[in-house]
Amino acid sequence: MENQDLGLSLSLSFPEKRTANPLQINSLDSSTSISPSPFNLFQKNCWTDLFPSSDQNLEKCRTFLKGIDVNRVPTITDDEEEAGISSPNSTISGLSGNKRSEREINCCEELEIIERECSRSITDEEDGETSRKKLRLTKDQSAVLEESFKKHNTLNPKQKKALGKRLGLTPRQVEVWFQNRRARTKLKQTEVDCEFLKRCCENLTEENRRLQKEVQELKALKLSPQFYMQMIPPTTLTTCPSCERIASPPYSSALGPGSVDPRGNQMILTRHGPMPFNLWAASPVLHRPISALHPRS
DNA sequence: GGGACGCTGTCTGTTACATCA
DNA sequence: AGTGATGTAACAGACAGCGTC
Repeated sequence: MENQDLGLSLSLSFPEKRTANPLQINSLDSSTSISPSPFNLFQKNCWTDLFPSSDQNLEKCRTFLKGIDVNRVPTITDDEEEAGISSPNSTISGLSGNKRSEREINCCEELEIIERECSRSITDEEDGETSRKKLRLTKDQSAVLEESFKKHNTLNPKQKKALGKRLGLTPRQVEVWFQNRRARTKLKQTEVDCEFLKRCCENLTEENRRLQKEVQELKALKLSPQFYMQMIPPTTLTTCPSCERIASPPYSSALGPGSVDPRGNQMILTRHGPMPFNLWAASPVLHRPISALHPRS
């Protein structure tokens, strides 16, 4: 399987050298090699940067070369790519738009036709079937792309070209990879955001359910005559901030400890500075169990 | 100054293919 | 071996920003 892909990749790029050992290609003269070419990597330091271990190089070379150049147009140079193909819309709008000069359109059309013809003829030659082969980036290529994506999630044309050259890809392929990578990143982030919002929603629903229940309990208590009997008018209630005991209204202090209010309820006295206490104020009691609202017994 | 136009790069949705379970 | 699911390279169209006229 891998060998098949290897052969295919090489044959697509360099049909005339299909049977050649790919590892012999480093002997190719750079001046005659097609640029950008993965084989140029053998002549550049970046190749050793990518695959420093010589023992692993053999296999890595195979896997590296396996995935590259599937869609490459052998006759197109860097400059031509820069001029006409590296930008997605430079090709697309050039072909579909009606405002570019005829010369440019013809140029782009020619390039595209050449590309398709090459791809077609090679593919046909390869398997006699239809369908262009889809490029699969190698792990090493992906790693390098990921690395540069971490640094910059967009690239300028020069960076695309340089990275493409380094990896044996066209600037257009680098560009497409970055586009897709940005899309994947955004999708992931959207999923994370969705999950977060979902949890927020669940929490709020639960909180709402709890509050509704509390409201029901409060309503039930409000209707209870016994509760009314124990109630002290809120305006007369005070509580001690330190011990949180409910204090008596001013007049009750005069009655002394253990006094009974006019309704016959036991009064709790405090000498600390009283603070207003509103039983119906929502915030202090919201997160307490309903039993906390009951007067001490 | 500002509107029309063209170019370029990016985003977004889709398609087609490769791979895996 | 066939098949559906999944991942992803590549494509197509829309749009925004910018420069020029």
